Amino acid sequence: MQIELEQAATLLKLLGDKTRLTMMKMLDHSDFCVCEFVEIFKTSQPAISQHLRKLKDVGIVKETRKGQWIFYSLNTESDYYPFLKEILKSLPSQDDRLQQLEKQGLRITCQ
Amino acid sequence: MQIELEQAATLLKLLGDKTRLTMMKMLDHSDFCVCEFVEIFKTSQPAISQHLRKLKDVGIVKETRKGQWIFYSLNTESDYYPFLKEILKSLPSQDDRLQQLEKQGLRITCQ
DNA sequence: ATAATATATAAGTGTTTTATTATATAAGTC
DNA sequence: GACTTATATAATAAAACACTTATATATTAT
Repeated sequence: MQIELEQAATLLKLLGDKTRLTMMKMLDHSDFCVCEFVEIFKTSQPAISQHLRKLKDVGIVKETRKGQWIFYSLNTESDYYPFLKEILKSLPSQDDRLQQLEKQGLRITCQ
Repeated sequence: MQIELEQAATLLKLLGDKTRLTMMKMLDHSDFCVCEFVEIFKTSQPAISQHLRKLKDVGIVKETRKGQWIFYSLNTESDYYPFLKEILKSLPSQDDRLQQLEKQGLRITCQ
């Protein structure tokens, strides 16, 4: 599946940030809420929110409110999804970050 | 083949620019010299030089002087190459740009 | 209703990026 | 050697970016 070059550049620029790229790789594994990312990246909540908004603005993630939490997930409906998936495939698993979160008892699991 | 996430972010940021991404896709097809890119992108020579330098600095392109011209080509030896190739595969051919250059008689072909 | 928690938005700031102009270097031509 | 062409580098200015702090909104609990 092909993608317009200009759009591809926009997407790649978005992914060209360590925090956002890590987020995307993690979201490829499971959904996360904002506060989990805040823990993982040891940065401020607004910074995380702003990264997520950029990802949402181009449509590669979507959000779902579950009670007080808002969970983010990959938007598999996006035109970018196949391209994105291909890129994520080449990246190392970030499971260690998830495990660290679980070990600290900070993993939010609600349905 | 896997790549460190931080390095991947660095590469993706580099590719996240329309000019550089187009250059890379074109270089995947054949070598080009600086003055050809200047024609193609309708921008200044220093701007093109600076983009090429960034690509060279991370090692994904290499240069070869041929007389007065310096030709750039993909560095297939780069650790990034397989990852890069995967990305380029998803991008539309830029042959129209090359054909336009040839039609104007501005294609440089020397060996 | 009030307080606490989770998230988003707004405003401001320092940093990074990308272009431009000016200049330097290197090769080719007369 | 002087002139032209191709390319690189330096300095700088404008725009974009990614934080921060402060504040607003939404949900849940008391």
